[in-house]
Amino acid sequence: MPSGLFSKRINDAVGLAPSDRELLKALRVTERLLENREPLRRTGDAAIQCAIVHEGFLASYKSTFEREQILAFHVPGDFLDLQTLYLPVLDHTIISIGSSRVGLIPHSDLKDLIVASPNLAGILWRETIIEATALREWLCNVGARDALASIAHLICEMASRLRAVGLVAEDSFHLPLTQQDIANACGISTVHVNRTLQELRKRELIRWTNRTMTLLDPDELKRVADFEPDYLHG
Amino acid sequence: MPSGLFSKRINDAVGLAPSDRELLKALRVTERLLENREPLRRTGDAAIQCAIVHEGFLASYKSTFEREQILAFHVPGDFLDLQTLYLPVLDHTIISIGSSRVGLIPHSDLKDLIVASPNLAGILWRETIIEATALREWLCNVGARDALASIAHLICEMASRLRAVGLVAEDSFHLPLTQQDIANACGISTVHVNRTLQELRKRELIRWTNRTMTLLDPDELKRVADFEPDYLHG
DNA sequence: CGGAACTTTGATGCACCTCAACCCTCGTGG
DNA sequence: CCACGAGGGTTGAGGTGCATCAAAGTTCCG
Repeated sequence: MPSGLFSKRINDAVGLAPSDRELLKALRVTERLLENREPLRRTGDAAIQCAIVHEGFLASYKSTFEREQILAFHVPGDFLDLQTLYLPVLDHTIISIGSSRVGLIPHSDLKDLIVASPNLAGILWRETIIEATALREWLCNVGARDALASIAHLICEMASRLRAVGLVAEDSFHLPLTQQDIANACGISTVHVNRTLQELRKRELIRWTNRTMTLLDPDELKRVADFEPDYLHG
Repeated sequence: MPSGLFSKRINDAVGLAPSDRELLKALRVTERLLENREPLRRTGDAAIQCAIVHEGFLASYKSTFEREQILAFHVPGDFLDLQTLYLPVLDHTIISIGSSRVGLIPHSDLKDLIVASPNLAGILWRETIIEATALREWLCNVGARDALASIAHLICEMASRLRAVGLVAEDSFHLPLTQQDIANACGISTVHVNRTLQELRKRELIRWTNRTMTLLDPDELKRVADFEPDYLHG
């Protein structure tokens, strides 16, 4: 139950045997509430547990010489920190964007799970692979697209991923990011993010008020973004 | 034997049980020679095998609207395409940089291996996780560093990875990339790559002639690059 | 020896950055 | 119910890192 969204997403994507579903349900999950900008993990931490996002948004980032680069946004149903099963020391920081609720699962339980069900092990492995796939697409975003396409792409990605867990209604969804977050994600300045968002609004592609994002013209937005959702895998 | 460099690298990093070493040695590996710029995989291919780099360099890239983004360079000892065990359809293209030699291993054999040795399964899983770690660092490179730091960082990374497989002697190593490759990796233009390399040479940080890269002042190069090699894990 | 691929150079322009100010919103406390 | 402070959004002016275009030089290889 506590990992419900994760189970649902996996079941939709690749199916889930009843026995595996039971194993997932039986996991001992500790709830944790996070406030806005509260860190869940910090660079250098040695993690002993993984997390599932139950509600809200989180972001991973690395700090370089003088800029912070956001590597990924995490939404409900996402499994976090799976990499720490094999590389316990974190290479990035994870904070909450707005308040959020996560479920914590001890590494030891997950390792038992992996032994008990090779099939589930494969599913978790697959999750880490999909994460890498998203990183590759993000890399294109930052390296090969201009600001307009990059921000449009980010919006398309969030819409797709949130839709997969039922958090999009009528092309509208809650998106609590600040313009600073978008800047750190896309590798541009906040000022330029602001002006680019104005351009997206002027073209009547999006509306974004009260932290609610509405796609006014999804097809044209995808065209501007050069968005090919295959990489999300479900 | 055919997967020797891979075994060596893994053994150096996390150790390898004799039985697992035997399992690796027993894999049926088909050799394949690739010419300069010859593709090993193309976007959209459904892979039925994975590859180990025996000799030479390869690059993965994605094509976007009007630019190509290089996602990773692959060096001897690297395991390629592990992701296709779970996501057979490739989201990127892999080509040879200069001529190279790879060993091909059928998915079926690897899946048997995963069942036979959970320990080896973990090692392969760990490989895919390290790949993701490198992608995160690359993302910082493209998003948060300027051209000088970005190229310097790429050079440091290649030096570290090649050193791990014994291909660096006296801070010199073979690096068959073109300036266009560096441009596509770092998300900048070839002209600017050229001028930035001149700057690195003028500062007496590197020499790069006949495709041989020499680090003249490794410490200062790392400083310029903001290079922290932890993410390479071995 | 010829041509293709790659490197280098110069000139010009733009996308985006930085700095700085002002605005709005919203939560808090008196 | 208002004061106020902080965080976030918006705007303008000026600057720069890098792109683009074009052409010449160089290296490599058949």
